[in-house]
Amino acid sequence: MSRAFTYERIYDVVRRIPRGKIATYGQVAELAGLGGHARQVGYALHALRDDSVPWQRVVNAAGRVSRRSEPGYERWQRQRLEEEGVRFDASGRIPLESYLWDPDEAQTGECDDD
DNA sequence: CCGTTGACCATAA
DNA sequence: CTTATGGCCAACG
Repeated sequence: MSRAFTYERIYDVVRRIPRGKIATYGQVAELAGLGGHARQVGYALHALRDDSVPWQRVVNAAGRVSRRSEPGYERWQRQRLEEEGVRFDASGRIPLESYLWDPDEAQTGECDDD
């Protein structure tokens, strides 16, 4: 368990994001108790090299997929989100007002999330 | 302990 | 729209 407690907090929050919804780095940071430290969220997700966490549901404040070291990942992430029902507008960004995850909102009890 | 790095964010021009 | 700058801070060597 080399992963720091801080990272675990972040991963735990990301796992709670229901399918068809997205969250911003800043939002995840806040929920993880890191308020304002969105950068650590991005770094934590980068450190993840497996898909044990639905990190594709985390986008930046502009509702766009963040750039990674290698090109092509943006496309992969976008495709993954579209499969979950998230739709992008003509500019290639997600309307946050429609898909942003509301942590207070109940998950309707059914197994609609993961 | 120090310097570097990084999938961010807000603001300014 | 894009580019630049400053800030914030954990993980790593």
